[in-house]
Amino acid sequence: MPETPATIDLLDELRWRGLLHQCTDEAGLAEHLSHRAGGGPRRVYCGFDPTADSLTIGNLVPIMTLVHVARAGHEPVVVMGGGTGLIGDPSGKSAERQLTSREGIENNVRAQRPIFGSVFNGAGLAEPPILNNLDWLGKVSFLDALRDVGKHFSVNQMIQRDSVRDRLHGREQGISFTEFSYMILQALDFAHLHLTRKVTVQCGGSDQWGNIVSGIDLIRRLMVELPMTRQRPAWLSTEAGDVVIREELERRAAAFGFTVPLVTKADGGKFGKSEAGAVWLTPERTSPYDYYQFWLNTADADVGRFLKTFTLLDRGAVEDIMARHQAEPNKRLAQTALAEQATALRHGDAEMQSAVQAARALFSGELSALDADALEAAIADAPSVNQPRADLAAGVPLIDLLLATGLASSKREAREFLAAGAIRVNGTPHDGSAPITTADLLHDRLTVLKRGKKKQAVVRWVD
RNA sequence: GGGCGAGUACCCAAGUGGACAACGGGGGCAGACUGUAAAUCUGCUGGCAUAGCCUUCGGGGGUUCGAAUCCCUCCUCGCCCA
Repeated sequence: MPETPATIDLLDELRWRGLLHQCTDEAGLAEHLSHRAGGGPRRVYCGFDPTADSLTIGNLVPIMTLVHVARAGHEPVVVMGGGTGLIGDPSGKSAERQLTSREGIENNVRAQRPIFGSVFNGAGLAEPPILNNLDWLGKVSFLDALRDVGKHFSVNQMIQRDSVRDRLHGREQGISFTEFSYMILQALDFAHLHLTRKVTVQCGGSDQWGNIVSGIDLIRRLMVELPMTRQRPAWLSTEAGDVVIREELERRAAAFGFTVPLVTKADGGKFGKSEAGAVWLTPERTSPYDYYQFWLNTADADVGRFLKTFTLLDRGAVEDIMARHQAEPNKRLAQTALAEQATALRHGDAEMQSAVQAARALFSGELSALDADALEAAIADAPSVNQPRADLAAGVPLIDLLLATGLASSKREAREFLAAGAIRVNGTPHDGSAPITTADLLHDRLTVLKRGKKKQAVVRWVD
């Protein structure tokens, strides 16, 4: 029986997928999200920092969480930090950072924006609402912020937050008032969304705990404490009346938060790094082919967890894949499933298929056996460069091609690879002593270079 | 505003006038073994026309035969005082 929104328990689902780290008032949140109570859909938001013009697979964790929110019949809301990004979140940072320019933040917001919709589409869902907190934070004056918001924050509490405390203790660090104030802005975000859009739940990375709690505190102070002390109508000032009012206010001020864990690797290495650096969610920075390869290279010790976290396969499917994988780990069925699912989710089925084809052809080593069309299809996704065909007459040094394809970043490095026996031409080891000539062409127009086991590139000889 | 200290390659970090393209660690890449895994061992890790040359130690300027090292100035960060 396919799971319908009404049958998915969001918290259970997130917990099983390794997407739940901590939450505030677990029982209350479970009740709040329960469809049985007739509560209807709840709005859950997560913010994203525009610190770069793309997001990485680390950011995919909260995005997946929002996907599950939608699948469980609730309403995800994406908030881009066009305002908060101007200030800089100290959470998880060990030192003060340089401010990013306004234009830079604006550019990054613009560049990140399409990512959310495409992951949701990949999951078969509609694009969620995407807001920019500059739209409301940008309108708050400094005086208003200090009077109406700042008054609800205790510096004594603020300096207890991990993000601030760590910076106050370190002798070589310190924190500016700018970054110190960050949590106020994020709290204001939550309060604003709560009041104007009925957003009642915030999620974020585990380093966001303090910011999330600040938001919940602020909502409570604005919606319960403030009315109780200042706006209570005199005519209702009986003890019984107070209780009724307080209960009603608290019901309206219900706000929850939870965090998603930091994804780790069993070997202790940083998750989300490949030989080219971070793995990004935009094809300009990380091609679908590289994206597929990243997941395919997942270690056995991690692949089960990643299947749960980064694909939408259900429990039965994951258990089945893992059982078969453990029976024959050398077939790497789990890695293949993970790579296909994750790539299709982010880049679509077509891109995933070509990444699969490319990998199959490029790693089999039997390139010359393929006919021209099959080869073209296979390498469509691999990085390629064009080279003038005329050069072949005189022969082209292999070193130059390694440089041109980016397989080596310098001639020195290219020589190093050649000396180590790391380079293959059309699947055959090559020491670089002889230049590349027309004899090294596949189907009279292509040469496939391979560096080490994993890195490949195609040279197209053009007139 | 005043005083003190720091800024070295992807990260941490040594180096305080020549022996420095710069110790060490981490990370990364490659080789061997494997399964495009993990672990382990080995090599490499600024560039080039490679027994040589060029560019690098926050930016700029200066002293010197010679500077990452000394001086001036600017920028950034930290600590302390006001």
